[in-house]
Amino acid sequence: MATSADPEPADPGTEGAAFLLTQLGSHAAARFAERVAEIGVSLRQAGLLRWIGRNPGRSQRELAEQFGVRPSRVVVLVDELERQGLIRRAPRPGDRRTRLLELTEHGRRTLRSVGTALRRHEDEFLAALTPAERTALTGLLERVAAHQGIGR
Amino acid sequence: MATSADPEPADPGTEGAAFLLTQLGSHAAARFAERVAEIGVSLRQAGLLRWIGRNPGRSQRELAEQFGVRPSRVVVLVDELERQGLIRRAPRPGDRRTRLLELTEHGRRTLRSVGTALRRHEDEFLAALTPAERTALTGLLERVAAHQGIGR
DNA sequence: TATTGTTATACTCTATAACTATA
DNA sequence: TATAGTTATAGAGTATAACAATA
Repeated sequence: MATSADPEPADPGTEGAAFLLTQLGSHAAARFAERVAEIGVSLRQAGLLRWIGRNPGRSQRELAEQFGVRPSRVVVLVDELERQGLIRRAPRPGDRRTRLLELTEHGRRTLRSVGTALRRHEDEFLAALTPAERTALTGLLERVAAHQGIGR
Repeated sequence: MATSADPEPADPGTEGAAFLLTQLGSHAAARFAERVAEIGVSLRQAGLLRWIGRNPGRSQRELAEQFGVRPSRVVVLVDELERQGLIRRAPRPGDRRTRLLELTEHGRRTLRSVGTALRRHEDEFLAALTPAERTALTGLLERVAAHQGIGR
């Protein structure tokens, strides 16, 4: 997940699949960031929206753990999403310390647009591969991800 | 190429290969950054060393174009490499405006260490795949990269 | 007048720690 | 005393533009 600004330029190199992966991942992120920017959100915000959409009613603390950012950082990120009217902070009944996060109607609409953008991004980025090859690639990447503990 | 700081946390999601690619690329960069940090350089510096090693005697202007960064930014990056004794700025005979970049002996040794780190990174990151599968993955990624104009 | 490199300034992103309000 | 969230401060990293030296 990158910021709304552009990701870092890729490093030249051809040593192997792991390096290629880093380069391609960087480029894929950059392209997808361009797409969601048209919707009005950054890549990071797209990720946050998605998580909140799938996990409504979680606390900021939980979001911080999930994304590996500091709680004080979450405040800034959530502030921005709230300012844009994409999410809402609701009090948790019985514990007024915590703030539960949920999408607004605008947030849900935006999230649907992000999904559409992702599908178009996928089609454009993997245009060089046939459907069968895309499936093969996905399978290989999923195994690598699982082995690295990235699976969800 | 990512910065020496950690790459961004990946965004949760499973939509397809393009998204997986972004996530895995980010993780691969993070792991490789950890490895080169032990050598004393950032991910970005590793990329710069490699380019300078392969293209000795190029100007800062050329480096800026290659990496897509501003010339004023190159000054800072090259300053740091020079301060660490990894590269040298030499005057170009006949044009005292330009500064030609070349590795020092320390820079060449460091670059070799980076190569070793990259091979170990590759082995660790793709441990889930057989050699044949790694070859298949590399082939698919290379085709995607070529189609995206990332080939070099 | 154009080009290479540099410096100066400001802005963004982030980390750290102090703080508040609740529990 | 511990926890969730917030605020304040400072540090990187970066972009922009002005600048000096040379062509």
